[in-house]
Amino acid sequence: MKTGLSTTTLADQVEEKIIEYIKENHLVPGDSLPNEMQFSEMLGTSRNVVREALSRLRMLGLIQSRTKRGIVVTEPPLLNGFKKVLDPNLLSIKTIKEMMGMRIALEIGIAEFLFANITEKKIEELEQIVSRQQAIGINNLSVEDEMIFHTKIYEIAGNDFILQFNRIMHPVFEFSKQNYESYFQPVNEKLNEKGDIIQHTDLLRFIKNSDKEGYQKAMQKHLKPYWEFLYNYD
Amino acid sequence: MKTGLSTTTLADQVEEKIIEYIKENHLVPGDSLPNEMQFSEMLGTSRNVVREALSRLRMLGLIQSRTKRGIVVTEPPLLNGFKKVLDPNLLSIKTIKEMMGMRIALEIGIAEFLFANITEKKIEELEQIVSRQQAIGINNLSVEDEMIFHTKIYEIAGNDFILQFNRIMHPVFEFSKQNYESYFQPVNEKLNEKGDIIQHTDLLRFIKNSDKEGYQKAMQKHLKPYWEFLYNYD
DNA sequence: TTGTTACATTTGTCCTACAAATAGAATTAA
DNA sequence: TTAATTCTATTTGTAGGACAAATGTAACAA
Repeated sequence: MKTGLSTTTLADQVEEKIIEYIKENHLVPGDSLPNEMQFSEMLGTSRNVVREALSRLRMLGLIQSRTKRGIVVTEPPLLNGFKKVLDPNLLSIKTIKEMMGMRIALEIGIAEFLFANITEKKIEELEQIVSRQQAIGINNLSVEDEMIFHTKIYEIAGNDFILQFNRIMHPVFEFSKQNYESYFQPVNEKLNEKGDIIQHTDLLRFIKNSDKEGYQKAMQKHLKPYWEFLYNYD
Repeated sequence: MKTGLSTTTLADQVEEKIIEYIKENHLVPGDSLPNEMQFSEMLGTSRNVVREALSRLRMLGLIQSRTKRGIVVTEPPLLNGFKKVLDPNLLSIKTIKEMMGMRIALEIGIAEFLFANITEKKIEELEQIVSRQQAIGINNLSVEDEMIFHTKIYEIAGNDFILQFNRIMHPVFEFSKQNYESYFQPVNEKLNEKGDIIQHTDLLRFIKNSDKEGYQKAMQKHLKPYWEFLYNYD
């Protein structure tokens, strides 16, 4: 099969075929695949092409290869590819806004799980985080401090996937705050003047009072700058 | 550089190096990269290895290659990799539960945007969808019908990323409902007995009444079976 | 039975060669 | 001079062969 160049390359097709092979044969993590030469013969392409396709699947975590043992299917870490691709420099404004929307939706929606899982012990841990941050003062809060609180919330909610997802998205928000500082600055100041700023200590109060709706409203306000950016920038 | 086998292969390293190259040189979509031979010489590896690495990035959508023109950076579709990896057969129960949690959080959190963007026209469109489904009867609702309503909600919320994300996750829920039918069946029956089932028509009522909190509570109930599975299965 | 050695298989890497596409230069036509 | 055409050099896509390194397996020894 010595075809020329085209929009879809042989590697693309072989990648697709291998994924099909896994699905059709109902292979699950631990099962082994044909080796490179066998695929090469099965699909009528060079070993090179097969290797390119396998290399992609290996990167995604769908398979692992080991000498002599061959290729085995593995349970993939779902966000491998997402992480590699999420370079703020490469994202359009539209995409950045959508990520902020995702963040807002998740922070509010996760409250369902937060309030279902909350315990005295967790409240204490949150209190420690908050009091440390109160001591620092709101204006001196580093991006890490901001992150620590919210990460703790996700942790309590008990969903590793969402936690991981947020970790990956986080650099985008950091980048945005810096890159669009001239926008965020006045927005924050205006909110400050109106005394409309919700801090972590406020959020914690709602948690202690078991007031889920209150918490969700407060979180909405806490993330107001993002919301403003999303709807009003440009 | 003719080294032996190792946990991290040359292709892994070269992939990393190329990503570094893009970041360090602040390349943005449209900018072009060195060609395969140049990378090969820069990094001291064979063209084969470079091609494997490039093939991965091409799959993610980070770059595009064209004869003679070489390689250019592109804005990647963020969920390319995620989509390829999300085969329900390969997922552990833990992961499936986490996806359900993600779904619940998003459906509730997205209400913020739904109620911010809702218009008369959109309400009408929702009404058409719902009345068609009422005619069919709740017990004859296909999975597509279920999907159509929720997709419309996401569409109104106006976040393409979340919309796409849900499209990708959807097969997991389909798979689960079938695969764990023996669990979902009695749960649904119990909810039915208690008359505690929330249908799309109920959700729409809250939208018409501009009752966001009511909608969120109702959505929580609407997704109750997933919630039950998440917390009580196994 | 257990430990060691040798062998065969499979992945990882390198190299060379050529086909196909095409950007850009050279050439020709208007 | 400008526009259309042809040529050429470059670059990606694909093939196939070679060898190194790792390692499961079988043969062998204690």
